[in-house]
Amino acid sequence: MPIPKAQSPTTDVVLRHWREAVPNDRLAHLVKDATRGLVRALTMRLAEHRVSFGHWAFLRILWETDGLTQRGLSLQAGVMEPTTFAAIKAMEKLGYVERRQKPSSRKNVYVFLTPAGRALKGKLVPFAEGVNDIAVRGIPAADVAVTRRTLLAMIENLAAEEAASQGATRRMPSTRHMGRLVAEAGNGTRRRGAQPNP
Amino acid sequence: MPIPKAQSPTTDVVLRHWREAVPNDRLAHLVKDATRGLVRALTMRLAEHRVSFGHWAFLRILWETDGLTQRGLSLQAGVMEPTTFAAIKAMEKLGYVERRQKPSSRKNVYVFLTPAGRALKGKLVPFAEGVNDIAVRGIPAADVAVTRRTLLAMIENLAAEEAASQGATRRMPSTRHMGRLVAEAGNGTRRRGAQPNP
DNA sequence: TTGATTTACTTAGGTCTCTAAGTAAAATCA
DNA sequence: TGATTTTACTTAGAGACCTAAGTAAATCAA
Repeated sequence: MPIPKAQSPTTDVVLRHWREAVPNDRLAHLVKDATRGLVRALTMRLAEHRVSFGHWAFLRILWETDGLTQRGLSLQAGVMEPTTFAAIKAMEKLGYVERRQKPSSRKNVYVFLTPAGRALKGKLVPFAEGVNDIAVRGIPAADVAVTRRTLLAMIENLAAEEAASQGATRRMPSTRHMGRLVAEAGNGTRRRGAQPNP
Repeated sequence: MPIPKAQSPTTDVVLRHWREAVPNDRLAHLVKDATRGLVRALTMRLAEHRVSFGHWAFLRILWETDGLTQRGLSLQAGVMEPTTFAAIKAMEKLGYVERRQKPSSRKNVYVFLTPAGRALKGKLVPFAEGVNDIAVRGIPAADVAVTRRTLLAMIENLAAEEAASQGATRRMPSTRHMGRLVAEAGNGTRRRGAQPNP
């Protein structure tokens, strides 16, 4: 077998070093790479039906419970409102959902599937299941179960820890935080700070 | 202490529905949420030392093997060159690395740690270990081992599958792909082709 | 040795997610 | 009731990652 070319580094090289010793502090990277693989596989399949990976999560919630508010969707999806907002707006343009307001409240925006959005279910769910099958192929079901349980426990542990240290010193850095630091450090002659200099 | 507010949904609500039935097709989301938790925890800690999560991966490689090219770094990190490029540029401005070219080749760019960059190791590695400890707290070591092995197998399965269907129908959609679709669908008066099913 | 190909770095721009900072509407309270 | 707080949606903008499309240097072929 001639082995085509070198085949994309992205999907290939990742493997290389995971096989070797995986020190204790690298669990995060392992989990992250698994995420990338799964997201990638699903993204490629979803794209065939004009659905982005970001939309997928919301579609699935809506198939289950139509007519939620954007806030409700955010909670269910476990993402922040701006994320939901952008996704729903795009999905509205694509004709998968409708945003409606009830006369009872002009504040809330309710999201409903269109027939097109609902029709996607039959096509997309099999893809997700297919990707899942590929991912766990050859892995004992028991191991998958353990993995599932372990990941859940990890999520809980981390959330608990973050909640416990609430309001304490550590917070999630602002999106501009690093940008500012880099800009400061970079602007010639690291003298003082922050010259936005014209 | 009046308990600030209701505490961020991001880190909290995620848990809610994972406890309930987790259908088979949701492994991807579970893995993704675990990634988020880990990345988040590490990001917060790294920020205290002017290091972003994106830089972390490269720093760790450089502590191990100084003087790699950007390409080499990309391979080791398992990311594409533009990602590396941006990160290294920022780290250069922050004074953690230096980019140098050897007279033997004016094409390759070699990346070297500065003393400041090297000094970070002592501070940052404990953070990573700390996050790891928090994440796996209370979980049997055997389970963590199984999880590690399972995730690795999943990564391999997915990479193998993608390699197998190389050049075939499915490819990763271009970054502009969805943007175009949304724009088309959106651009006034969904008269023509915008119909969901042609 | 010249032309074609490959390699390594860059630039452009897009997705997804986030924090921060509005802006209105709704709910609560004094 | 009117003033204050809370809620829900928006807008802005950044970071990490990606694909696509350069550009210049190095290597290979004829």
